[in-house]
Amino acid sequence: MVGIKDIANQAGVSISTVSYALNNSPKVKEETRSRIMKIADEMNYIPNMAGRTLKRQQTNLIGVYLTNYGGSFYGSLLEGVTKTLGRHGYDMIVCSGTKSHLFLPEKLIDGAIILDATFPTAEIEKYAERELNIVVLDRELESEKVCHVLLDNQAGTTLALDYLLAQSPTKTYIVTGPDHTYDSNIRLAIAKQELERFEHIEYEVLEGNFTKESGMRAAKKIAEKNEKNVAVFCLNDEMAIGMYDYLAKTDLEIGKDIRIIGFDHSEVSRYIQPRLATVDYSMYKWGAVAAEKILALLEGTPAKSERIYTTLIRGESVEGVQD
Amino acid sequence: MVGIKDIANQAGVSISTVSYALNNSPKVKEETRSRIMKIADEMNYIPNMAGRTLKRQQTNLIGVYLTNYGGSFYGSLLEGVTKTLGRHGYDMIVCSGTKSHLFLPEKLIDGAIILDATFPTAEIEKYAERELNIVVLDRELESEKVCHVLLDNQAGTTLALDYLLAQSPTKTYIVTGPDHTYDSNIRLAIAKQELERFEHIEYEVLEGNFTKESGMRAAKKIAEKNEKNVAVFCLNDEMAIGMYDYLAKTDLEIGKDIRIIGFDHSEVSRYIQPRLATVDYSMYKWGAVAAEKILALLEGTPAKSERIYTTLIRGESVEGVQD
DNA sequence: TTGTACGCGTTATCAG
DNA sequence: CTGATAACGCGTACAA
Repeated sequence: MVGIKDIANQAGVSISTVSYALNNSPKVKEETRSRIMKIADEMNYIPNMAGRTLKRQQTNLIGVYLTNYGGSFYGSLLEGVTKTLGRHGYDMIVCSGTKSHLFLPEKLIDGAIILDATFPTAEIEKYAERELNIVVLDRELESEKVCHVLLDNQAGTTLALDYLLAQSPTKTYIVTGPDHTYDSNIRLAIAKQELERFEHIEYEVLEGNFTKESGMRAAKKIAEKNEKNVAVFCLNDEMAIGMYDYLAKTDLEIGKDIRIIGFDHSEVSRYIQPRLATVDYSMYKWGAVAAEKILALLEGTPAKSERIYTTLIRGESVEGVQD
Repeated sequence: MVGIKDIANQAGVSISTVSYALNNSPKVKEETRSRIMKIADEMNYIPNMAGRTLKRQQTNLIGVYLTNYGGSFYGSLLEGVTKTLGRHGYDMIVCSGTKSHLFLPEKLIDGAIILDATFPTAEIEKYAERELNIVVLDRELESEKVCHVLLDNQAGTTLALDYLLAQSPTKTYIVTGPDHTYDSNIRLAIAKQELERFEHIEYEVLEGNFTKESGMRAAKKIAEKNEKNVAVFCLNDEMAIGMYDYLAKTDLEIGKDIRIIGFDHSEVSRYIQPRLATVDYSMYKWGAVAAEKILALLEGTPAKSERIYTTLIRGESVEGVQD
């Protein structure tokens, strides 16, 4: 490892002069600077992160925590984060592994963006108490110290449900996510509230866990009842796709016997036949806004929590195939 | 920040005793240890990464570098990496941002797994010279110091092409990826070699860049020629799907007028109609093997390069819809 | 068994 | 303009 000390030796100056030169301090003659720079370059010098961090007490790194229900990874969300952070001199790392939760209190990262239901809320609150910078995307916390960037589940759920009910189904099902996830719980709560507004609507809640398999299981249950003109609100697309998989083996027709709507506007929802109705929102924007918030926190600006709006995507899975 | 020093004060011992206690050294009485542990816990002590790293000269962090052609992010590859690393006390971070390339020489990470065509080969070679641990997944290097875990493009390409040619197309097209990517170049080279083995086969290479848009452009070019029974080998699924998008607006029938095969067995390829023929391989395994190699390098074991095998996925996009 | 003291690589203060 | 020197937080050889 070639360090600042080696350069100093080579150049015949002291280490502090080298440091000044490297950090473009005006306290060093232009001539010595360029000479030192040249030597540093020749020696392939690259500053050591640990040393620098120890002194500066910040890393310019932001950590992102994700869970990965079933495989669709949040590509454009991450793009939104990186691009935004990049404009402000920060880099992004996606953290994963047993000890990764410690990166924040260990000061490996200057802030965290959390979209990971397996990250315990108690832990987040503990870190928030320590004045660590956190933006959460998947839960609501009491603490004023963490910033929230949440999906507008309220609008999305209402839109989806109203669209579904407009087809006058004889019965409506809701397939939920894991019961500890915020998005699932909030969507379920709003959907129930909406459904109970009309007394004459019969509905049933089926437990799922946001995976394709749980969607298949739900479809099986529904199919076995042998009802006609049923409506299903899957609280994410993944489960809706699982339903498709199961129903392909039956003679129930999607969009007619059974109407399905999802949530997320996943890639597959656009190509599956019949086209899946769903709820859309911009992953990119979600990431970008989260990044803006973390940057605000880092500057000490109090960051206002924000919502990412959602829109309805109509589809043949609800209205049937029109020719 | 509460540090080892604060604990020493609180417990009325010296910092080294605290350090010993924390690191389970046998050099400290069990009684003092537990007392110190308790105090550390009460004070919410968490060791500072920079300090520790500076001393230990390793972070137990492995960095993964990815590019993201078009949005499909490598979820299960990352899962393969994390799971494998986790069993050996390492954590994974996915690195992204302008300065992230420096993490390796800066010693923020103990090793790097690279699947990112935008990461310059020259840079990788420079780092390899410095004895930094690197596993590459997307190129072939001279250096004996870096380990390769590559797809078996040879088998995949041959399989795909033979399947396509078995339909006796009148003309065959190959749609390439960006010309600086290894996977594209090697697939193209092998395909060409295979095609030229039979003199009577007419074929043409169309330039693409692994994105959906480039697939659409290629489809347009092909459609305009108005040929019948054409075969197209898209060097990845993404472009094949772009072709579907374009062809949906024409009256050409996929699997009959135009036969298409892709590469990657993406999620969408399984759901699109008609089902896309493609080449499969295990992303999870790819990640897991890459992780094993990096671990081997870290232990000083010379890691043998390895290939990830590929298999053919037949589909209606080549054979047509059978009822 | 515990304490002292040094070093890891940087940055930054303070004299010269 | 430059050099010595003290942090930063932790680990550990050596001394007590």
